[in-house]
Amino acid sequence: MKDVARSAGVSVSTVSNVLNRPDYVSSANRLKVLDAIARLGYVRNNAARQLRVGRTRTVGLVVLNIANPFFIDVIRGVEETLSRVGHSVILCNSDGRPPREESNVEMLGEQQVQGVLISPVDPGSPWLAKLADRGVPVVLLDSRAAGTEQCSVSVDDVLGGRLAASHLLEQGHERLVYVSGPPLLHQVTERREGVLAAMAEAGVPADRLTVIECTELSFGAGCDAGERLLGLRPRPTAVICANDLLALGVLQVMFANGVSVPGDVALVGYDDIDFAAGSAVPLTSVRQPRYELGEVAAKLLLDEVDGAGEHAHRQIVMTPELVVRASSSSAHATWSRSRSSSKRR
Amino acid sequence: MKDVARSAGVSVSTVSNVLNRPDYVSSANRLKVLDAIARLGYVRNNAARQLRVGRTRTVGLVVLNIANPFFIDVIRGVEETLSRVGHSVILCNSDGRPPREESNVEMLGEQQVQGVLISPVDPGSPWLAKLADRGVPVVLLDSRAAGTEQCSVSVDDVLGGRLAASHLLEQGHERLVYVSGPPLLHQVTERREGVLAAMAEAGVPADRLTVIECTELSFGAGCDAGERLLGLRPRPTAVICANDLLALGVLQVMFANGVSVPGDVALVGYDDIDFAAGSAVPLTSVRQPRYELGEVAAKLLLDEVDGAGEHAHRQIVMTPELVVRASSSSAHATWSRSRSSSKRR
DNA sequence: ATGAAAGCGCTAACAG
DNA sequence: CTGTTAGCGCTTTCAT
Repeated sequence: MKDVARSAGVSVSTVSNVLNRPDYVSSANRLKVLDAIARLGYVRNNAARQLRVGRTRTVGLVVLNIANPFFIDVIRGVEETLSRVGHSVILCNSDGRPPREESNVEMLGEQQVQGVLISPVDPGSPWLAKLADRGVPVVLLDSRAAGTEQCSVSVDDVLGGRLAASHLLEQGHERLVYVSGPPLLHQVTERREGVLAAMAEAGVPADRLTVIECTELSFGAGCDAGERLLGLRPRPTAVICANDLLALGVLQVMFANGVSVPGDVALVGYDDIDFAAGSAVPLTSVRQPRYELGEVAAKLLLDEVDGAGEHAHRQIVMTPELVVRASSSSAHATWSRSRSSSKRR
Repeated sequence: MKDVARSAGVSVSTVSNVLNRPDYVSSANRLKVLDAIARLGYVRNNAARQLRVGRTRTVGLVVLNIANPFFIDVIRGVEETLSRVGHSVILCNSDGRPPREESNVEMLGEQQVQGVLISPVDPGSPWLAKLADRGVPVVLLDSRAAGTEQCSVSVDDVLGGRLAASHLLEQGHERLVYVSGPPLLHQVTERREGVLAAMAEAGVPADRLTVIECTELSFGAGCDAGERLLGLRPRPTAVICANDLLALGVLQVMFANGVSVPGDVALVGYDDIDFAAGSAVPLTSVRQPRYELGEVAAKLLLDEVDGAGEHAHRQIVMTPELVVRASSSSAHATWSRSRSSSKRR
């Protein structure tokens, strides 16, 4: 900056003004400075700027699993909302592993981010509490704040599970299988609770539910679950998966083994990712407002950051929606190619 | 830091030493300091640290499209390699849009990153040149450096296209369709060149190739391409797609319209993402060493960063591999469920 | 409208 | 082994 100032024949503060408040500077000087910057290839040192100003225009976003298309849309929602107001996003992937999450959060803390959006493995982890104690706004994403002292945006997973199960029960199925993910994830367990609630409502005893647990929410894990499903006796007729990746894996294995979907087995996924509508048998799924989830969370964070003191914490719970396609219902078995509903950007 | 020092009854430099070179400090003092840090909830200000030290432990990674599973594995390769040596990664998504790429790169420059790994929209863009001029190491990812003055890691896309086309020609197909992506992307055009090369080798005239261009490499775009394919006369019998997402979209539309794959149309994708093996009809695809791509690029960058002066730029070109599955070959049409080959991490 | 100068919080000589 | 101290590059009063 000193070099630029010298080369332009002005003082450093004029250079600084050109960068930060161009209208304070005479246009003659502004031009000289801009020219010198271009000539010298000057790039502002953000560390120094931050140090001086005390805060950043950066927020951190920690997602549970970047390989899950669900989060890709959440990320989009966050990024577009924040970049519109000039904030940049540092994206981190905890990969569902608490130690990674901890180091992500720690790194973000040191970067002096304005705030953190996080889909936590465990919303009660000490590192999140510590961050909040330091006064860094934290908004929980796809997770409900325990108290009222924190913002959160989530989707009603119990309802989602109930929608899926009610649908299958209405089709006359009497035994259900729930292909679950890591029980650490409350999303996964709440969806199961929803399934049980629907069964209770329908007067179906809880022991009619078989749970198959997977160690991760991935396509590969779904394939493994599919294999295990094949071994069950009596053969289940209806399967709900904790997410679409699992469901697609299950579907693939059914397909490969000549088990007809929905003829022999009805299948319901969760998230309604793009592939769900496009798989061999279009997948019935519980749609979540993914983009909006990120968008709303980002706006909440902005409000907390800008609205100095004025901010009231809010816990927003969004509503999922069942999208019925061929995989669960003989009525849809003639493919109507209803992909239309999955449009998102 | 001053507070910590006071509270621990030592000087700030001792606190600094505890943080940076714990072995310089007597264990009595170390304990006192650590205790004070915990008590006060002190978090080191990274901006100040950076400013003082002059460099970061951070590198930037800019990918073309985070929604593409191909890049997810590349990201993993980069992150695991770098985090192993204590570097953190700032992940950016250019989304194939040059202006976004420019602002990503600019942001990384201001963050004083140690280096940048980028799968560029256009490897020759001015902002990349500017970065390199400033002395920031830049490694091209999935893109070949034009000269010898820069590191790059890419996969031979011409060869990949040739493998795909040769395979189909060997099956006796005489007309090919190439479902292309944005012509801006050299990967896409080079794969087409490979297809043409294979045709030339086989003595098939170039006008037997029909090109369908898509505006993006996505599942949705593949569906659109599928619709257009259905309208072609004569009906093509063999289709090569610029990537797997396109191919899965095409496959979905074929399926929905009762066109048998591979019976009526043979289909080949590109990337061999996990879904490829797992789709309704397992997809023949050209496998790229995705994880290794990221890994090798990260190592090249580390060498350039650490190996002060000693570093010799390298342009590494990796070799793709054709994975034949049911979608292209009647011989495989009885599903062998050969998912095994898609194992990665 | 412009310039001089005081730090932001930290690290790394250097001296003890 | 510990403390003192001089900046790192920038923004921002405060004078002019």
